[in-house]
Amino acid sequence: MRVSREQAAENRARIVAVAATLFRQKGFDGIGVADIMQAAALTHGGFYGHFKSKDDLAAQASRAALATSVAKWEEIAAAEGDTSYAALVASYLRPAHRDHAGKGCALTALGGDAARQGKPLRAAFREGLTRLVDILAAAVPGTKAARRRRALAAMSQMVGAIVLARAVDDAALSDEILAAARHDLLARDGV
Amino acid sequence: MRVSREQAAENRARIVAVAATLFRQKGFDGIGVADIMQAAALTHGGFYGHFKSKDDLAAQASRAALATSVAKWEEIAAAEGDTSYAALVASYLRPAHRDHAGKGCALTALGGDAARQGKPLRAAFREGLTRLVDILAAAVPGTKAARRRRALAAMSQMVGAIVLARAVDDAALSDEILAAARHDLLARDGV
DNA sequence: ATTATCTATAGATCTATAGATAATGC
DNA sequence: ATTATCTATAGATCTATAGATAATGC
Repeated sequence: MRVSREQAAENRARIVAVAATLFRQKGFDGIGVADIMQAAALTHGGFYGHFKSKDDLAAQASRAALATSVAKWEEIAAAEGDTSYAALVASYLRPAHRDHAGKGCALTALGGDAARQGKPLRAAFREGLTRLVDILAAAVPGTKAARRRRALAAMSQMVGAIVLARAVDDAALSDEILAAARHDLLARDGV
Repeated sequence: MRVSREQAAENRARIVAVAATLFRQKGFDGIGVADIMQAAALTHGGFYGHFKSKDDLAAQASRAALATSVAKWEEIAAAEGDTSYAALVASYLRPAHRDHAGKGCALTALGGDAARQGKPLRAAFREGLTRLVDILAAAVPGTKAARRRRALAAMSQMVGAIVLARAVDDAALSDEILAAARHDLLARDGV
């Protein structure tokens, strides 16, 4: 049964949103097109009317997930003013972020997978990272070059902490990793 | 054709070594049992005489990869003495490490994937991380608690930097991430 | 006799496509 | 008439197993 042009656009957006969550939960190779379409309440065959391939969807879903993170960071930065840096760090290194990969930052959930993917997907990661780093750079003190460097280093630290906190099979160690990274990031001179 | 008990043990070790490289390059879901066995110059069917399942091999290959990293760090720490911390950071954040995931640290190459795997594999990650952090903690100054915290934070930063440097499709940005993390880790007070 | 490896295949799953269907929008 | 979606399936790939083969080691 055919649907309206408007409904079709809505269906397409739903596929991207559902895929963005499922890819972050299970990895690009951990979920198939049929399961994504089922989660979006559509049939498998309809997929190829919306996307050129699974890789195409993976790139678009990554872009969508990262855009959500950027929007969230912009909101935090706008609301917090002088304490933006501390607020961003605390928000990122929260145990709830570690425990809900499907709704969290794609840099941590799919960063390792992205290294093995094609150029369009990695371009989406580059753009998302660049925008997040720009927000972080605006929230730390120092010269322009120092802020940029500090933002890249802090972003690396946050991503690594969540990756490791998710990888280990020990709740106490996992919490300790997050606490250590939080302490380290917030105890620095001049922030 | 049957081989000697000694040769069989050698074959088994070769499967683990080959798998440790291929998993780090392609992810746990990115390479199959048949391809691993072919790379080890054995037939597909022989696999199940050595391992209970693909997951079983994945856990053992992860353990083997991390043990190699621990041995390398012990070597660096023993050779460098007072400058161990700087030597470990410089070694880890080298562009060559980013460019050769198959022979590099499993925490970065498979950390994201590990979060989606079973308990035995994540136990291997916990043990590998714990041993690397112990080596790093011995190389930084401060009280016991401060050293432990600093080691966990530094490890997170190094892992995140390599993950991000591999995920982006821009060589200049990738180099910049590594340089920023190196600078940040080496410019800290008291190290 | 035991057993490490090999050949062959079952059964499941995955991406992608072909052709049918039915409602929209000119 | 166009087109968004559905049904059905081709063709490839994946994990795991069954049974045969042939060399080791008691």
